[in-house]
Amino acid sequence: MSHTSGIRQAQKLKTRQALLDAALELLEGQSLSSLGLREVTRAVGIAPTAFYRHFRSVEDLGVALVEEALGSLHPMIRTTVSPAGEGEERIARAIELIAGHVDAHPAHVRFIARERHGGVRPVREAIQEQLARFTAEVGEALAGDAESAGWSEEDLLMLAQLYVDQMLIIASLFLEAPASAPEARERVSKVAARQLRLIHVGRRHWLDGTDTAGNR
Amino acid sequence: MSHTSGIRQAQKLKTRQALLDAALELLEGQSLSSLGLREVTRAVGIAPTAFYRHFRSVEDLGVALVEEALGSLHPMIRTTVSPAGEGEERIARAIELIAGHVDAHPAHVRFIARERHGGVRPVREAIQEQLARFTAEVGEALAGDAESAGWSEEDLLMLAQLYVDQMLIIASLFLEAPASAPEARERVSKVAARQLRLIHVGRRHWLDGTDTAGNR
DNA sequence: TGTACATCAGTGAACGCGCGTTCACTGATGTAC
DNA sequence: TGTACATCAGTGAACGCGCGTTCACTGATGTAC
Repeated sequence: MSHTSGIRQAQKLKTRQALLDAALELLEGQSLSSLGLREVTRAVGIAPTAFYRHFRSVEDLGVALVEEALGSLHPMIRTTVSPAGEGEERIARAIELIAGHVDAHPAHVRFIARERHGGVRPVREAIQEQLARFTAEVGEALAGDAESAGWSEEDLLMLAQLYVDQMLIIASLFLEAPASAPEARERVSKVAARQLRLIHVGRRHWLDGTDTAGNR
Repeated sequence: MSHTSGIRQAQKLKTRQALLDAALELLEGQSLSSLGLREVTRAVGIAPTAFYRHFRSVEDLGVALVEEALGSLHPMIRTTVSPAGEGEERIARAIELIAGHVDAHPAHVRFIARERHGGVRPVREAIQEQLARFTAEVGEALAGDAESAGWSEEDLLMLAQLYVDQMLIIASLFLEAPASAPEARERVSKVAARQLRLIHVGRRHWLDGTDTAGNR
C-alpha cells in the first residue's frame, strides 16, 4: 500500500526533487539528450543505481521536468492575459510579469525553450501538449474580453496562439538579457512592448473591413 | 599553397559535404549535443580519425551546418517579404513559399529550430547572428515599402523581428504537418494566414492614433 | 508496548560497450626541374 | 615527358574513460499481531 506521508515516503520525494533540481541546473549548459544519468546522480550525491527508484530513464525525468516547468508558467500566462486595465498599461504589466517570471525561474524557461524543439520526442510532445492547453486557456480568457465581441472561435484561437508564441519569444529574449545588464533588458522590454502593441492594434481593427482587408 | 581545383581538393570537398549531409540526416532524430563524431564518420564510411581533416569537433561541424542551412533560408526570406502584389495575395504567397522551403529542406529547417535554443553555444550564437542579419535585411526591405511611410527605424526593426520570428514559427508548424497529411497542412496554412493578416492589419493602423492607442 | 516479519530506497561491484583522441603509417596527388 | 621529392586525405591500432544497466545486498522504516 502506498502512503502519502511517512518518513520513508518523505525522504523518497526529497531525493526525487533533488534529482529534478540537479538535472535542471545541469541543463542550463546542455540539452537533455546529452544529459547523463550518472551525471545527475553524481550531482545529487547518490549511487547511479538509485536513479531507477525514481525514473525509468533520463527521458522520463525530462517529462517530469516539463510538468514542473510549465506548472510554474501556468499562473503567469493566466495573469498576463487577464483582462484588467487599459491597453497600453496591460502591455507594460504583461512584460513585467514575463520578466519577473524569467528572473524567478530562469532554468525552467530555458529548459522549455531548449526542449520545445529538442531531440527527445516524449519531452517535445509533453511540451507541445501543455502549450496547446495554454493556448486553449488563453483563447477562453480572450473570449471573455469585450474587445473580442464578434470574433469567431477560430480567430480567437489563432490570436491565442500568437500571444502564447510571443510570450515564449519574449521570455527567451529576457533570458539572454540577464538582470545584470539593465540596458539590454530595457531594450528587450521596448521591442516586446512595440510588438504586443502592434498585435493589439491588429486586434482592434480585425473586424474593421473584413471584405476589403488589404485595400487602403 | 592551396588550390581551388585539382583531384585532391575536389575529393576533400566531397568528403566534407558527405560529413555535413550525414550529420544533418542523423540530426533529424537527435540534437547536436548528443551527436557523436564516430556516428557521423560511420554513416559516411570513413575512419573516425579522418573527421579531423575537415572539422576540429562536432561543434565546429555544427557551425558549418548553420551557414549551409541559413544560406538556403536566405533567398526564401527575401522573396517572402519582397513587396509585390496586394496584401491578401502576398500573405498566401509567403505561406506557400515557406511550405515549399520546408518541403525542400526539412532537415535544415529542423536543425535551425532545434539548435536555435539548443545546448551548443557556438552553434546557438551562429544562428542568432544570422537571424539578426536576416532581421536587418527584412527591415531594409520593409523600409522600401509604401506602407512603411512615416515609420521610425526602431518600429521597422521591431516589425522585421516579428516577421522573422513568425516565419520560423510557421516553418516549424509545417515541419510537424508532413506533406502526407494534407488536412494538417491546410490547417497550418489557415492559422498562419490569419496571424500574418492580423499583423498586417496592425501594421496598416500602426500610425492611426499613436497618442490615443489603446482607447476605442 | 514489544516482537517478528515485510518492504523498499539506496549501495557498490561488475559488465560490456562506444566514445574522442593520439600516433605513426600509406599511397595517391601535386610540384619542381 | 620523365623523375625525384613533398604534400596530405584517409587508415587502423591503441589508449583510457565514462557510460547505462544488472544484480545481490543492507538496513532503516512500516505493518501485523
